Amino acid sequence: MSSEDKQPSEPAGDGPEQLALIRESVRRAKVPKAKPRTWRGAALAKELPVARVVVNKGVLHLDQFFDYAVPEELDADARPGVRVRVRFGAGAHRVREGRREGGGLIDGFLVERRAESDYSGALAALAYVVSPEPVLSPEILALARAVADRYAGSLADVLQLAVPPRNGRAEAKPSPEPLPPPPAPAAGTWERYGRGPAFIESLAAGGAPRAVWTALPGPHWPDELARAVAATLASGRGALVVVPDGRRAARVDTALTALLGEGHHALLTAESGPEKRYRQWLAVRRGSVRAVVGTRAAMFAPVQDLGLVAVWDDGDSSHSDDNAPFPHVREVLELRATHDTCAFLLGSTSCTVEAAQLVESGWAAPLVADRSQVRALAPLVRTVGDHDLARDEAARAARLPSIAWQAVREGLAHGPVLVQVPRRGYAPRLACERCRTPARCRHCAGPLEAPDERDLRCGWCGRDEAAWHCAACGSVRLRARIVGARRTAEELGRAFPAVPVRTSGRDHILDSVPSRPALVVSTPGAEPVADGGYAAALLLDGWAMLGRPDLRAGEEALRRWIAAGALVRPQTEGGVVVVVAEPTLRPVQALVRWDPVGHALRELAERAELGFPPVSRMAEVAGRVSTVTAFLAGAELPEEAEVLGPVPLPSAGPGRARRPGEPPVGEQWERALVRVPPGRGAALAAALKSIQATRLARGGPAQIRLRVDPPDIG
DNA sequence: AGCACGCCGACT
DNA sequence: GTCGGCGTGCTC
Repeated sequence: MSSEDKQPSEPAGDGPEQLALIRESVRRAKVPKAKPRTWRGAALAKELPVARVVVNKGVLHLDQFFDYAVPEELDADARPGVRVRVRFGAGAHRVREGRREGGGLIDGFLVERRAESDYSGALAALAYVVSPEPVLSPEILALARAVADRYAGSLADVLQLAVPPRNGRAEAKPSPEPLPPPPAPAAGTWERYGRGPAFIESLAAGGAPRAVWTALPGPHWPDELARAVAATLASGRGALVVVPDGRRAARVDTALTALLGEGHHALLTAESGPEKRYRQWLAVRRGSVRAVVGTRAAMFAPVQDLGLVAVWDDGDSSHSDDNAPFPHVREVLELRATHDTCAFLLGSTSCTVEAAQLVESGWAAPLVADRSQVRALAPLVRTVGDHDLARDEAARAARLPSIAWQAVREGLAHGPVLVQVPRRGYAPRLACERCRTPARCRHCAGPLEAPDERDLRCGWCGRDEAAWHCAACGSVRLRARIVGARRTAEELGRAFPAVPVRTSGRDHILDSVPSRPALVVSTPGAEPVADGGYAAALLLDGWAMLGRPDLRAGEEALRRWIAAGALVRPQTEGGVVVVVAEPTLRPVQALVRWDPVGHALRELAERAELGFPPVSRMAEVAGRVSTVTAFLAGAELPEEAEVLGPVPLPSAGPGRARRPGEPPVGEQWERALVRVPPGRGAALAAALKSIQATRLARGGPAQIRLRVDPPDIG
């Protein structure tokens, strides 16, 4: 070190240009605390002069910490958890005659102060501490590490999801004083569930119970979640609830405010905007607020002394993050519950296969009501095939079978009637109307799709099909396409001219409707809540929901039907649901019996037999045609790993918009699935991550998209 | 990704 | 002899 001490602290080769560049970048970062510099000649912190930093470089295969020297003037601010900027890149610290510093300034988090480094070379200095606010807690760092490993992603990628971007104004404001813990709440409507009161008592007593809760239909779930939160707060611990969207976050927020008043909880949703959101997040991080209700990104909320994590409706696709490495709320909260030994509550009116597995494996206990409660509170469900259309002319015009027509008419005498119509983009596999043979492209055998009412196009090669006829029976008719919510509303309006018709869908979501008679046409997930419950619900085009080329089609259809049915009055008050779908199908029968758990258990058994997720773990490897095979050839996969495919991936083409997760326009991609038996998921993730890292180091940009637990595996 | 280092052919 | 091609590999 002594020879290096003689070096000048600034390299001789620095011209005015270089200095201007440095000033520029400092000004842009708005924190002109310390000039970026090398550490040579500068005094170092006397205690723990080494800072361990996780560098936040976007496409970085380097998933490791880097040590930097802490200059004396940064000693006080350079605490674990703060944001820092460091020089990073080849030659960042090298100062040779006539050559200037290399490496640019990049963001990072300081994770640890140490007495010495185990790196053999000379350390570069921290350029500056962006802000003394310690944003990355040890718990969140450990969680991010676990999530990165679980999903074959890098720590930096996960941290980007976990720690929101800085906002100086929000940081400058002090957070309010924390309120003392509230008293333990009464069990309330948890009394309706066998082990409900015991669960709440356990939370209040500081316990860490884990449960999969199958919620009864009706409007009580936000209050029930609020009581679980309140009980956890009463024990002196914090709580976190993650819901799929802002509407439902608002419901839980309202319930919590009604139960505890303001000040105990923060609402973390995208709707509040960056500054407010960061202010709320900081209040949580600083321990001023002990409970959080939020959407997906809140799964990483740095709640202090976490006592409970809860997820509502885990089957909703918005619980899957759409940024690498695509973590899922349920899985992240499972990791948190395990790492922080806190309580876990997964609630839904329906039941995913994953939730059933948590119970089957003994990791969580079921939290259910008796069948008699379920029967009393669920609506009466009737099924009707889609062939027997009504004789009545008006009913035929509205495409309604007679039973459905009757149910709507009778329902309208007592209150609002919900009509659920699949979204138009929700494309099932098209099939021959007569023999049900799937409609395939005559050139490449890809599945045909109907981008609009008129045209037919291949989902693989993009060719238009002008004159389709069934290869098996010669029929020229395809099974009816989905009619969108708007046209359904028009047709129903003509069939029931005296009744107001309202629609709720993607761009125009109604939150609630009054209790007077009305037809409410909605796409799945956008159903308004009806004051006092709907008198009836009509679930149209069930075949389309069930016919999607997806492993989860059945589970997903049932989830959406149950979600709509849960808004209908109990059958003891005359509530009726009519589902237009083949009555012999398993999800339809599960709806009739209102038995989502039984359905999930049967699906789980079947997946175990077929070696499908979540019983086995799968990863998707997608990329250009030759790359996928090369990638897999280079990977040292676990012994038991099985490679399925590769098969061509649907791609965007002329006239077909690129959907998220699809290859760039004009590129033909393929994908392989890699499957491992239970217990080998971590080994698979590690193998994929390692080969991805070496390829990135050599081949530049990632030509391979990796995804553990792909959401759609056909 | 940058960027430097390194080990091979035609130029002042 | 040396300027410079871009093929590997490292970045605290």
